[in-house]
Amino acid sequence: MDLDTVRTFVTAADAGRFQAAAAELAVSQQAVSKRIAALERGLGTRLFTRTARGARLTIDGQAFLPHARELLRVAERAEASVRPGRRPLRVDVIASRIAPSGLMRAFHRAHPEIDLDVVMLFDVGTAVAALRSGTIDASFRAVAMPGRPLPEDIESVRVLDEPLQLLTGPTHALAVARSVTVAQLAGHRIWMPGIVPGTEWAAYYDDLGAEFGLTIEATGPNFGSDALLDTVADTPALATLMSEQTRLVWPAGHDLRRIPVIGPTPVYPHSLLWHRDNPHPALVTLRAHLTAVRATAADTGDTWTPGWVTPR
Amino acid sequence: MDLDTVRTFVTAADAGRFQAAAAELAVSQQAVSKRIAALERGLGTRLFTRTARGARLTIDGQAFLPHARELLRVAERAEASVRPGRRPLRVDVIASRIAPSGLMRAFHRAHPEIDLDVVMLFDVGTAVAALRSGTIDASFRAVAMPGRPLPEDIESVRVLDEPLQLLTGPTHALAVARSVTVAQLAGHRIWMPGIVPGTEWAAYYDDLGAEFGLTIEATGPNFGSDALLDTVADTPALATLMSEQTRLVWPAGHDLRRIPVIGPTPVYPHSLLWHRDNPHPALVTLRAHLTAVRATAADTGDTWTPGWVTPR
DNA sequence: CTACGGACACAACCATCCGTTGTGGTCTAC
DNA sequence: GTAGACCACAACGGATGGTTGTGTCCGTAG
Repeated sequence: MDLDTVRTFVTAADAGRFQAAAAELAVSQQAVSKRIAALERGLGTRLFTRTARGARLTIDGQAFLPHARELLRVAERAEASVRPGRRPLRVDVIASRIAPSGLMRAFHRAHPEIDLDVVMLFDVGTAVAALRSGTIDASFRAVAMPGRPLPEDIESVRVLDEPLQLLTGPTHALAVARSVTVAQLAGHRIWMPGIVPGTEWAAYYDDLGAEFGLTIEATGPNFGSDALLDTVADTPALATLMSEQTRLVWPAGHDLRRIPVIGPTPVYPHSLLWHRDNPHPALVTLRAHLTAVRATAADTGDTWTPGWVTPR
Repeated sequence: MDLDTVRTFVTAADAGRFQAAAAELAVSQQAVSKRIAALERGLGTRLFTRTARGARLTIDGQAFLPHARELLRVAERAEASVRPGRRPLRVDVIASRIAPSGLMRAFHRAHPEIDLDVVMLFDVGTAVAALRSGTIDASFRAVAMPGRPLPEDIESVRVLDEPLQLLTGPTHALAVARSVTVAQLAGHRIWMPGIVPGTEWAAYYDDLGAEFGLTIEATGPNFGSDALLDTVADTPALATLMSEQTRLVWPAGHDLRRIPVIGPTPVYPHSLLWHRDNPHPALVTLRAHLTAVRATAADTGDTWTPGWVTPR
């Protein structure tokens, strides 16, 4: 199926006559006839009844028409998503299963009229470069990497502190605890697959491990959260850290435990980054939305972040 | 933009390598390379960064990918809408701005998992023929035309009585009434454009006019509800009948009046029609839904329908 | 009844597009 | 350094799609 053909179908359906559709599309009447015939051949159905006064939709044609319109709308949005100038607001999130992704979903619910695109970049350095080149409009990141301050033309505001919880299988030594302190985690293996070395995310866990003497393994390939949960559930000596807001597809029968970490609670500090001169109108709306959400969030008290993190 | 090209893009993005995508699509690696290059040329953006270990998405490519997937989903639904066997439930409604259309919207809200297509056929005769041929699965119609009983293989159930109101401009003689009786309408011109002679809809208004001595003009072309409202608002001697449930785009400054009609209230009797042997699984759900809605609707009391209408 | 005009389909021709095979360049791993 | 993996470029052939010219059907005017 070709989109030009679909467009021809919609035009012909609206005009009611192939000739008029041909004029509108600036092609010959015979071309319209051939396109419609090809579409009908491809679908295996007759879409128009041809009469001497024009062409009327068959019942199949009527059923197909709204889908055809939708197809053209989606195609238009797809093209717009990469069109320079007036394209949708493009936001970088660190991963799909942690808080910024949820913030963007909430923003979309609050402002469904704003077109959004979400991408996932490698690290804060890549994000800053993309912000400066105008390839993205905003980025949720922990700023900044140790020893690497943000450039002057990049602005940022802390938008969310995401508390981490311990996730264990039922046979883990800490599985029965109502809560654990960070100090209690020392000596226990904590497995964080999917954390790519060299990113600010890895720097966070490096700092967390160093400060409290934890054994955090960021190695190994990431086979997805299913594989992670399977392994954690089956391995008594293994646990992982996870946002308390993460909504997982909870596997049945694994009996996993989520245990709050206290004294202090490690929180992952998400900031919104944007370029000082970015003119995208929706960026203002996004910043206002996040500020409003931030104001309503209660302070969680005794928390920990790395020393290189910009204070709130 | 061509859907095969989009499909190639999605396959290549998922595979991460053009060769693997080519194998999956059963074409040569060079064909994939050319298709992607053509897509990039058409969009004016680079979608992949080519490396010796494969091809990774650029930021533009990441932004485009979900739109591309959506495009393929919509295309699949579009094809399914005319595929014989296992196609969406196809329902005929009499017009988009009266009650059955609202019933279908409510059904869609209650069962979003059921794929629906809505068409509008000429009259109950056409609908019955389409039901018997399997082209549609259900039809909202007033059954039956006078003297023309439904065939034995078509079943029906009364699902909704739609009360009619009088719609007038501010200078109409009845504009200030809180309600009017049908008898009071005698002698006033009532204009119903868009009612096609020969349909069961026209038969309803013929009967209504004959029984109460009304002057109902079903003539003239239908230029849409905007034109109807404009004319009614500006013409003191003209009124029209309209469902009380109709949600109009209410023109500003026209000061139109909706006046209930009583003693008795004319109601338009909508029934659901379907073929006795139709095996579509969603048809059962639709009938159950309508029966449930029907049970919760209060009886409106003193109403009128033509004598040829199947009793409730 | 006939002639005309409007509207769509079919046929032939031609340009362009698309896919294939063959080849080259580049990066990585050993 | 060399082999392997991967993608791009070039050349060729078939298919696709557009145009012009023509045919057929139908409704209408005279």
